[in-house]
Amino acid sequence: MIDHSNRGSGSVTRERILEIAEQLFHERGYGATGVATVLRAAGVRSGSLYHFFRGKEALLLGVLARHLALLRIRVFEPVERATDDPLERVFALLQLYMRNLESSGFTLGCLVGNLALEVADTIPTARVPIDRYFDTWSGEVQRWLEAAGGRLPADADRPALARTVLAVMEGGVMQARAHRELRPFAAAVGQLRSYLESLEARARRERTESGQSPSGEGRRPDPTRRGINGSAWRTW
Amino acid sequence: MIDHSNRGSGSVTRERILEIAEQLFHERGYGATGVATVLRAAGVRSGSLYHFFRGKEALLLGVLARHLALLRIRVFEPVERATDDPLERVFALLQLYMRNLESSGFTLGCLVGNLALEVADTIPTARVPIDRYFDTWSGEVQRWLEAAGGRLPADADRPALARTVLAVMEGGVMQARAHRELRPFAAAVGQLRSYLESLEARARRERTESGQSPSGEGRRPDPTRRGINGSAWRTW
Amino acid sequence: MIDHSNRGSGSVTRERILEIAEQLFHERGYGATGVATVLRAAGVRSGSLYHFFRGKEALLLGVLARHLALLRIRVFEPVERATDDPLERVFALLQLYMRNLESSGFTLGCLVGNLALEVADTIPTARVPIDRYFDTWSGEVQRWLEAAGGRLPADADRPALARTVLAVMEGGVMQARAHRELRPFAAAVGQLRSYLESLEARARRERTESGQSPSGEGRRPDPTRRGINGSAWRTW
Amino acid sequence: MIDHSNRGSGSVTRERILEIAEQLFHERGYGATGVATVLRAAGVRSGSLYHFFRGKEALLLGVLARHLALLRIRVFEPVERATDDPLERVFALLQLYMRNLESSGFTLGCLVGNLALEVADTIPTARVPIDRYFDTWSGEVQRWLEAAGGRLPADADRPALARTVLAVMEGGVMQARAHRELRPFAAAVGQLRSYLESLEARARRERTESGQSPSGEGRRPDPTRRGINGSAWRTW
DNA sequence: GATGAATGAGTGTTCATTCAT
DNA sequence: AATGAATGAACACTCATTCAT
Repeated sequence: MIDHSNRGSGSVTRERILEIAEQLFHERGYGATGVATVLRAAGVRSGSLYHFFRGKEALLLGVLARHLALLRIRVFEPVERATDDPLERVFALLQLYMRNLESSGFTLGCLVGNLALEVADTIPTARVPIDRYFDTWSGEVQRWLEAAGGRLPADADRPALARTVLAVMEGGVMQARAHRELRPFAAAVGQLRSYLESLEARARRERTESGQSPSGEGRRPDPTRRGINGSAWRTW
Repeated sequence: MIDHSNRGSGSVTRERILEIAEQLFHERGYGATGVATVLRAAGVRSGSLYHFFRGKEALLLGVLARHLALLRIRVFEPVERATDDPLERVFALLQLYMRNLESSGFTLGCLVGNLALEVADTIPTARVPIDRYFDTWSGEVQRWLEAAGGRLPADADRPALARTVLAVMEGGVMQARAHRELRPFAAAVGQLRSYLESLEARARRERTESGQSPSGEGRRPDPTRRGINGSAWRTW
Repeated sequence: MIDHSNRGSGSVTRERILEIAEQLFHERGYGATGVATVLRAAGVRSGSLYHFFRGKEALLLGVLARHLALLRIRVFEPVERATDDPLERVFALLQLYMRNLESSGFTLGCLVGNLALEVADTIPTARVPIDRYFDTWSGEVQRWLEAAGGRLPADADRPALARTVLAVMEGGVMQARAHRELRPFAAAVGQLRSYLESLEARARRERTESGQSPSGEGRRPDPTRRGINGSAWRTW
Repeated sequence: MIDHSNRGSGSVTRERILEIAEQLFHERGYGATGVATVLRAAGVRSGSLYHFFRGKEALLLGVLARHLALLRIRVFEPVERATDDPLERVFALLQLYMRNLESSGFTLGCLVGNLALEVADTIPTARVPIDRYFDTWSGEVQRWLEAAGGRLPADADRPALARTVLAVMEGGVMQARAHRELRPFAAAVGQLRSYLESLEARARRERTESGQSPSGEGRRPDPTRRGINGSAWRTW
């Protein structure tokens, strides 16, 4: 049975507002996007917006929640469909950001990255979903790294490596947007590849020396860490 | 003889406005900082500000110019005084950003990074000094990497490596600010160290194999690239 | 049934703003009237004004539109009630302006005349309603002149005469306001009367010579010219 | 002996300021012309302007005084050189205004007319030179009409006629500027010509009836009225 | 659920003017 | 005579939000 009502958080209007607001916040930033602009773009009157959201901050939180909820569908699933090699997925992910930058004329980088710098201090409530977004993002990368198993050295710090991938992405996006030029981003990605290759080389050497066979599960992820959104698993 | 005049761009008032504006833009961002706030904090009346700056955008450009002019004095010289080892300087630099984050309660990251994301699209004139800031920053790091000479493999792409250091810094700062927590930043820095060490190890291996002696100038920087602000040297 | 809604352009607040703005623009001019002054006088907050009008220019256009819409009711209908003689109506009209000048201490001349000189060049969109106002004004006078029929010579250029009446009014108002003195205006009106009398005398002579009877429709208005606001009828 | 000093009202700087201010007030109006604009256009710093003029109002008075002083040289002398016929001079004068309108794209009408409507009420001190300007202007026309002598009827009110010429000019300029079109102005001028011709025709008839000879001094100007700028001669 | 008029503090900026040098 | 920094009130306008309907 389908719920045809517009009750609660499932309203069509609410969804349209969120969609438009996400787009505008991404393009122009939170502060630079007036509520009136969202209203106009969504074809909605102010009363409607304030029916669904207590205020602009609540709208931001709604946008962030939706953005997080769509992260897998929009970002990680396409990347995982692109390649099965866990390590190649890292670079497919970074390439996705590069393509989005280029196709948007270097305007659309990472919404959450922008917001992290813009509102982290002034809207404390926004820090929670931003945090969680970064955790989830690097958590997904971490899963890939763990899936690479013995291809990486046993002592390679996968959570830290995942955080590095995130940093390279955000730092690369920032430079690319400033220069309107993909190369500084690509340069950092190239170094990251070089680093991962050196890790793979070392893992191979170590495997050869100890006479091990290359197992896909050489270093099994700790099952207590699997909950993506819990705080316990955060290892950094 | 001291110049007692306040002529030209050296006016005391102008300087005070720039200093205050830099601080406020850093703390709150450009858009979120009202001209009135700058005025109040600087103890200046609006007419004075507009005497020195055509408008808020011109003030931003003034702040960026000053920020760039002070980059060496504020950032690179202290780091170079801290250690003579060119590769250690990279980590001293990153540690400086970490210390600044921590001592400011995770509010003060990188002014230019913030502005790159906030105004790069909407204030095109600002992109020029932002560009140049990133070029200069990574250019200084590149000089260190070149000074490391044979400690890094001959085929290591020093400009790309420098861009990576910048990306790690900006991406690390972003995560640290979002989490109010240094660890994700530190994790990325740790991986960078691991990468540089692996490069050093390979350089040692290659030297040993070919019977070379470890020369500090194994790979001399191309003299045609030395001008920091020229465009010819940009290699990415 | 009364319409209790405030929808559309008929809002009470909107009307009050227009009324007050018209008065202030008339007394002080457009540029010299601050939006804040209109706000204060109308007892309205700025947001309300900008809810109804895109900006000060749009307010001006609203005032002009209203002023044009009220032209017949305020000016021509009272004059037509004052006398049935079509030529006397011309002088009753001019006398209305003289009375208004005197009773306002020579401050209230012709709003549209003021605006024509003040904003015609700088606010191009305002020229349209100003144009139309002058067209309508002289068009109404022209209708009177045509109604005078054979009392004026057949070859008398009624549109040109109507434009002359408008010129005498505006030029007379200007001098009267400068001198705070009705006499220069009255002098010009006196000469206009002398001119019209000379035209009537000639018409009588021509009728006598040709043995015609004084018909009220000696020169019938061209029916294709009747639409006041069309452009086809403009003959100048 | 020539005074080479720049003292008093004869300063080169002062003159340049007046020239520029006159031009700007003419093009944009008094209120719409900022002091800063005058300063910039004149290449002068604010201190200099305030050295010569107590404030913006004093600058306006200076402009008006200069404008009045140049009236004969700029307007009446060229017209008088154009034709010797006193009545034709009236139309040459009006044509001068038409030409100026057209060649300036209908922006430059009559500076004093503009100011009469803009500042007559708000800057009382300006009314004096505006008054005098109108008096002088119509006084010069009146002299021509008097010079026409018996070509006009003895009982024709020459001062009133001169005031009418001024009214037709100002009213014509106003309509022409509003319409960006010379024709409404030309129409009024055409009617004025028709009126003067009817007066000339009557004068001829009356001369013929009384057997007089056409004397150039048929109605001598009252010598007590000759002082152009005195108030005694004003007859209206 | 939705409307749109209303609020009033806030925005960046320009204004004419002053005055020490 | 001239400079240019400084003043502060005023400018037109936008903001996020409220609320009776």
